[in-house]
Amino acid sequence: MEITLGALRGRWTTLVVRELLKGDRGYGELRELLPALSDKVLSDRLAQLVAAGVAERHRLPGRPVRTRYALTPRGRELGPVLQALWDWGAR
Amino acid sequence: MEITLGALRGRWTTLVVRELLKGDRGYGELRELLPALSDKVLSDRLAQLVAAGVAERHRLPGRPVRTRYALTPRGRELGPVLQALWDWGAR
DNA sequence: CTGTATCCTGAACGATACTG
DNA sequence: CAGTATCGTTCAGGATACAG
Repeated sequence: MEITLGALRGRWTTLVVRELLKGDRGYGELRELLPALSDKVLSDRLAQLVAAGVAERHRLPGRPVRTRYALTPRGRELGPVLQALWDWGAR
Repeated sequence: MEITLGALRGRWTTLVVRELLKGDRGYGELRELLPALSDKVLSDRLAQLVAAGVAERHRLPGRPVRTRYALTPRGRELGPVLQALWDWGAR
């Protein structure tokens, strides 16, 4: 339980995961989808999710540099967890 | 989702809820069951849970003063949520 | 384009002492 | 017994500037 809360810790984290549950995203896409997050917080969150084994970072070849973020299988298993959080809050 | 995370926000909060899921408790009982929490943090968490509609405080008559904390029906519905958090972390 | 580095501020935490 | 008051410290968050 503490492990899960550690992985989801911090403001905005669940929103980032929610976006990635819909499909993989580039850094700029996430920035547009989540305008409330400063660059620092966004990259902090992405690094945290990668470190937790929830997401993966893929750098595409060529210039300018492009990056894609995608959930790992483990990360996709957070779907039901976020759903449980959503359900309790919605009632 | 943010609502749920708001109700569970803060270190130790889920541990307090977990204790109350097992049954109602007095303040001193909680203090013994959760020795890592200072008085301040424990009473902060209890007040937070009461404010969120998750727990109720009942003062028993007589001296010395005794208090019981119990989950509300809404609070008991957090059981599956905490279970989902537990399950993900355990795998 | 995709970040990192810095700095600042407010909130959370933790320990201790004290009260009805 | 059941808290509240106070205080110092630590930490997360936000803004901005800058770099590969």
